[in-house]
Amino acid sequence: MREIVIALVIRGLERLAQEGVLPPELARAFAERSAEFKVERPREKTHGDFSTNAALVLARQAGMKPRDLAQRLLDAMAADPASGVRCTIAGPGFLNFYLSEERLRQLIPQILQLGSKYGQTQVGTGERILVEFVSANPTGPMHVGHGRGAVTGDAIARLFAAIGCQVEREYYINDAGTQIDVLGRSVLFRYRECLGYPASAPADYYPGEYVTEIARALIERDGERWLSASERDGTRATLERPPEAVIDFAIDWVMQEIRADLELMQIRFDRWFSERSLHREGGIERALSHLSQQGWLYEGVLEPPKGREVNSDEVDGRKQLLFRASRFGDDADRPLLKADGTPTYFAADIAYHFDKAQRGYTRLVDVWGADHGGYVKRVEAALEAMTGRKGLLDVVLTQMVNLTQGGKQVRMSKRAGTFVTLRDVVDETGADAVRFWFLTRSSGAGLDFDLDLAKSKSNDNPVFYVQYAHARVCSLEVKLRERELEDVAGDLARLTAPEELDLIRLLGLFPETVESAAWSREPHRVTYYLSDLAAAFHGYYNQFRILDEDPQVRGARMALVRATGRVIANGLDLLGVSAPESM
RNA sequence: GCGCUCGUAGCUCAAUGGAUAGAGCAUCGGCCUUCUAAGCCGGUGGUUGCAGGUUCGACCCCUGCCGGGCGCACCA
Repeated sequence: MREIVIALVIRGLERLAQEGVLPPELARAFAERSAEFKVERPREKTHGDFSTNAALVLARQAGMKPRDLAQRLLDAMAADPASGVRCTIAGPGFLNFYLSEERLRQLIPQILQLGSKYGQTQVGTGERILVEFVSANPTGPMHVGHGRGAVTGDAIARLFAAIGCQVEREYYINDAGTQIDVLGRSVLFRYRECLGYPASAPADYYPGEYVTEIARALIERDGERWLSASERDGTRATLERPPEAVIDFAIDWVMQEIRADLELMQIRFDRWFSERSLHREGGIERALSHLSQQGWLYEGVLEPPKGREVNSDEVDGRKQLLFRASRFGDDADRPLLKADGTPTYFAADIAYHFDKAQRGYTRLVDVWGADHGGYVKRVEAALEAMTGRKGLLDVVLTQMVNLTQGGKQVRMSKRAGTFVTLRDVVDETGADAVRFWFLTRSSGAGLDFDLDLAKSKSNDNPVFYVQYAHARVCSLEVKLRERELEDVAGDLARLTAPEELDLIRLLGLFPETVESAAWSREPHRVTYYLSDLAAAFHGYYNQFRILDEDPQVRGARMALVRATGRVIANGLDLLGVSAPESM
């Protein structure tokens, strides 16, 4: 719908350029959405369906008063009244556009014809985007925080795809490092215990029940193979360094669980990228030597952080390999090798992002938990150092999820082993509720997830509210058949009520909502839109009898209702939520 | 102390630099003999944390305070 107005403005700009009032490049910049002025939706209804601030923004450049320029632009657009667009000058120099009722109604057959494609555009054509998300350590089950990142990343990927971008989804498996060793030790500890050779617990281990499950599975496969003689007589503590095969087994087990959890929420990845593969296949050396060639690495001593107590054993003052992150906006330079000579997590992450950068994407999106927020700058710095490009990476941080039940907070702690897993929550409330709910807030805001409310079938539950609107549409279809009413196309001109025209306007807003949600990486805009649309539909449904006696009216209202149902279904699909036909 | 982030109705939160800042919950009051009341309609409720600045125009951008969250050496 917006294209109608955009086309008009472009025509006006081109004509003013011919007349020498405005520079000629403006029209193209505007068409490409790179101009400073734009077509927007006025908040106030009396200001029309669309407005543009072009005259306000360009007045100085044109050496004219805003209202005078607005008049010139208005004349130049030569909006033909027959086109169904009326245009007026208002306020300090806005141009307001009013679509005729006839023009509005034309949207209905358009939506019905486009079907599942309505809402999709091609404005992102040419973009190749990689969305990396979840990337939870394979050291235990996913919790609800991971779930929020999973749902957010997947929705962002869907949004980009909807505006014509090429999108890939990727999961970075942190299957290296000390936490993995801890997992291995934890499994071995339980393994011995299960075999009847109790040992002292390792200094650091995961207490969760799932570790014992892994141990039992290991016994089932390998028997007592991983017990040494000294362990059998209980004289030795659990191995410091578990065998690779045991670690592999544990990682595979956990990753299988994680994949199953993601599958439960309909989340699928195009690629699973292993951190260990970087270590094994020289990826880290390659990335570091690349950085080194550019001169961004050096041997130096790190300044201790200010204003914070640092243990004396933490500060060794040794010379080490550092990356000049501070040259690219980070707060400090960052170490790349641990004291034992193995790469830091950051070094591996540099290598991973180097790999991604070399694959030719136009844009990288990483979805991280907010607790990793302090890490953003250094990765951005590394990417800029490696590619010479700023702004290739967009990091979306998701804030914590606060789980409540019956008004009480449900405490989660991985260390204490008392946490509610994502799967618990999905089993309890369903994937639709989890997905929708996790997208009801901007990702930067904390989120309360009320288990009882998410399950409830009430109007307080936004998921059901929206899904119910769709079910109502379908229910009307059923009623239409049951009563054997003639299903005529109807006369759309019979849709004259303000409620009907407003509903159409709202339907016309959908593609713009999708576009802005995608570019801003804010899926919650779609969620809000759907709640608004559902509210408008419920109101309409309550006030007007859809299955009217008059077949022309009935047909027209059914067309509007079907279009509404279609948009709700398309919107829910972008969030990965189902659109049930009955509830 | 530094960095990131958030401060908007009693609560939880929206609002691509636009015109009179919106929803839901809560609260108060209405609507079922009709297509699903799993719904709808109406009322109450605001100095957008504070102070400056940029702009024709600021919840939004910049600066400084105040307050909450997260992070801050070779943990990931």
